[in-house]
Amino acid sequence: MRIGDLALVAGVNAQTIRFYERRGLLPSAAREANGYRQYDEATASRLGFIRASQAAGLSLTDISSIISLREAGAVPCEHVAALLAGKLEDVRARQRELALLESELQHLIEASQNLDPADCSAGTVCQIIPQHQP
Amino acid sequence: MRIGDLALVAGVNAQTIRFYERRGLLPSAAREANGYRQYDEATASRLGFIRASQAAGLSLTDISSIISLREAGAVPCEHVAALLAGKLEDVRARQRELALLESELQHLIEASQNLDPADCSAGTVCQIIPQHQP
DNA sequence: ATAAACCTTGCACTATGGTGCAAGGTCAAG
DNA sequence: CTTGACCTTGCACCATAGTGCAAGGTTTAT
Repeated sequence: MRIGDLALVAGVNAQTIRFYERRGLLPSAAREANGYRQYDEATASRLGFIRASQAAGLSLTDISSIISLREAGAVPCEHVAALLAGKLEDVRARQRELALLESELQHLIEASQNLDPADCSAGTVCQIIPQHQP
Repeated sequence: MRIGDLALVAGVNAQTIRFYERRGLLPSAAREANGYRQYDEATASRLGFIRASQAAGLSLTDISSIISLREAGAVPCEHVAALLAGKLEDVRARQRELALLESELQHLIEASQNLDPADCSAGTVCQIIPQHQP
């Protein structure tokens, strides 16, 4: 299996595969006599792992740390569980931020409907967005 | 008022002020005889506007578009209202994504507690993160 | 024989919002 | 007259996850 075939079956760009190799997410590929990379099913499976991990919110750095543990002979379960727990906290923190922002945007939009554009012509840029401590 | 003073009162880095000038968020500053930038209250106020807009989720590009309308002599109210409405949609879309991700993470974490690390030693990297179509 | 389709490498670039640094100019105090 | 604190410009760099391109080598098909 050459890089183009793997890209096709995994649904990624061939460049992305080389990029993952450079990042250490994929092992250095075996080479044909002409220097072309050669892949087997295991690499396709690992690409699937990478995509699944990304879908779970893990960064390439996170994924790389899991793979490194694995390649060092360790069982990464605890590490993965800790990463996932951390992500869950991140997600919840982000949800709280977005809830605040949503409320702020709602208020701004609501207030903007009661503003007279004529009042906007002062020295400021736009009266819809209030400057709290200018 | 020189750039360092403005940076102090606005609570930003002096480099950031130059960056905003390059980006067109601040007008080209007047210069003293020695070439130093000189600022007045209006610039401090505009920096306040930029910060308030960022807090409302607007990007520098969005903010730049508002300021450009203003400097072209237009009243940007409608444009701002449209930007805010768009951001509100973005925020809600992101909230839906995060809700899905939160649920996914909860399931993964829960499931991971019932897994035996010994089973993890197969050919895959980690059994906690399932590959749906490998 | 030659063109199309693949592969190789390395480097640059995308968006976002800045930050840091180097080399040099200016200004006030000691 | 030198030190320190400012200021100027331009360029490079941070994270993130790739994408694009150029210049060259190989293979496959016509």
